[in-house]
Amino acid sequence: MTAIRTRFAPSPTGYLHIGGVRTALFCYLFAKQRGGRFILRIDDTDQTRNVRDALQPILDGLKWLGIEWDEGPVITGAADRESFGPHVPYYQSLRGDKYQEAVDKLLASGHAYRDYARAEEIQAERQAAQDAKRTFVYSRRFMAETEADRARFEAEGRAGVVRLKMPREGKLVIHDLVRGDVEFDWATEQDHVIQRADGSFIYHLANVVDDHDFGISHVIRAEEHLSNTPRQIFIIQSLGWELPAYAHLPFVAEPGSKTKLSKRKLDKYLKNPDFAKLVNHGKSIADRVGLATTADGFNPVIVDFYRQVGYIPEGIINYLSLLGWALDDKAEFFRMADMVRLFTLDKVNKAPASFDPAKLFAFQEKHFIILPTEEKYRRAIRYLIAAGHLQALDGPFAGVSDFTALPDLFDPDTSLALTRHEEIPPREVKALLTALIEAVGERIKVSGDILDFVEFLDSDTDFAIDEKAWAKRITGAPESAALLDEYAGRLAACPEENFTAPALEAHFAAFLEEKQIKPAQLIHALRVAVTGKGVGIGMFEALALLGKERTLKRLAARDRKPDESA
RNA sequence: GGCCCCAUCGUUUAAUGGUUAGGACACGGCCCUUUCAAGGCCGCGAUGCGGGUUCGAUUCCCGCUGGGGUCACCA
Repeated sequence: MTAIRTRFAPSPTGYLHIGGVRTALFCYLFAKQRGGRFILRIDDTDQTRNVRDALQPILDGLKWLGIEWDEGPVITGAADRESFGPHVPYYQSLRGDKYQEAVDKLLASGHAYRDYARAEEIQAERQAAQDAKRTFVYSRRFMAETEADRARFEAEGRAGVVRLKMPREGKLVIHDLVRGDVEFDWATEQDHVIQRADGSFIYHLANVVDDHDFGISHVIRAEEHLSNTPRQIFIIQSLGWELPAYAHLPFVAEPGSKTKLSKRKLDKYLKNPDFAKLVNHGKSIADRVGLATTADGFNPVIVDFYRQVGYIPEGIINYLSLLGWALDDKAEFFRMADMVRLFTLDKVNKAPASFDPAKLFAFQEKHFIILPTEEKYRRAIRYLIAAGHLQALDGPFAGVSDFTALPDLFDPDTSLALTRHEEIPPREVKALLTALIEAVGERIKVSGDILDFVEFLDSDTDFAIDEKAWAKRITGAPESAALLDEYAGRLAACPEENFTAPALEAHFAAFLEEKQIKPAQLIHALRVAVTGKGVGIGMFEALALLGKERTLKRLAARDRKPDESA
């Protein structure tokens, strides 16, 4: 039994696609479960791109999601294509000699030939076949079988490429671990180019050579590669190598469709209400932290989107694991360790699975809600600093406020200061934020949602007011406002140590009893007066969080509020 | 168009030659409740069509329809 080795082979496109992550995840899970290795290889045969800028987001994204590779690029070494592992280098652009060796062998054994057809000549044949509704098969009219042929074609000013000399009869059966046996006629396969006129190599050749050199045991990739597999198998067999096992996964499709999910169709997806909701929620957070949302990366098809808005890897990974795979009729909540233990290829589905933004969000929520308070705290800091409510006083991010320069996970011991409430000393900030996060509880579903509750971090004489709520609950409700004044007096007489949620609730109930009124007659006004908002955390949690002094200040500051009625 | 793949609630999925076809998300309702969340309960809702095989088919076979992938000197 050979060692299990799987690989994910992204090309440096500048972003990590959510569908790519699903594929990488399945490769990773399969390898890890069987004590194998997961390899990352960079398909950068197209050298026109800036590798560092185009690759870094992909490496960072995978690492962030916890899909770590055992061999492959050094994460900090993308600029100079540095990699680690027994088969370095793991960049295709650095492996040209291996590919040349393979092409030479193929040529020598007659499995490939030099071809001097011009592009338009091939195109004409292709068109003719299409018109006749036949499979296009190249006539090999410009195939150079001898040195004399070569010389003659070259004298005509033709440039030569190397093509595969594919079989023209017989069948090929691919034993796919997901789809079972898939049969192809060799006669319908073309003589694909494997080396260009300029000497560079085509993907299929490089791919096959690398898989062989790296000892890949299982090629697990998306279904769109199934049609390409015969030509790859032809190369492998011609070279006398052993075939890997194949598993073609269903691809990730558009919301509500079976078409492959694409980064470029954002406008179309925005017509899907769930998708739009996800984007708008993200945008509202991005706007408050000063993050540009016009950039290419701000798109739920791209992993960076989630990281910026404050999703956590656990939720994304869990959701993605269910796209094309299910354990049974019940279990759905998995962490990475569970998946490694439970994943099997035979439970992978064959049909494409469409991306469901609402369900992704539901999984994010499930995983986020159970994070310990301190973990939420560490994640909230970045958003609060970038939105201008907080600043770091020490550590590497002291004074930094640019969102993109801040880490998503802060050192919990960083000393912080409120920027809109100078009276609260830095030593009390962590306690306040921790209490806030606890009071807020399940109302924050992504880290960036903390920005919905910053009213508790504002100055007590100058905090944000929702004017509509104010008009409805205070200006437009004079009876409530009068009760509020009276209740403010009671609170002033209430001892400091009674500013806990349960004690305040009892205190409030006693007041209601005395006045013979219902909670609604006072509590809404109280909420708006103290928090500036009509909705929010539990009323008594809010008062306890502010404490007596701040609560009274806020109640007293009521006079400054706009009194125009709606 | 050739070749290949696919087909269960809106979405994601489970299941078996015999089940009231199960779960999750979404949606609707109710409960809880000071608002907003969260939570609990209930509901809505699917085997694409036509033929076979079979006592019986969602399941097996064939055809149809529909959807998708792929046919580059992209990866």
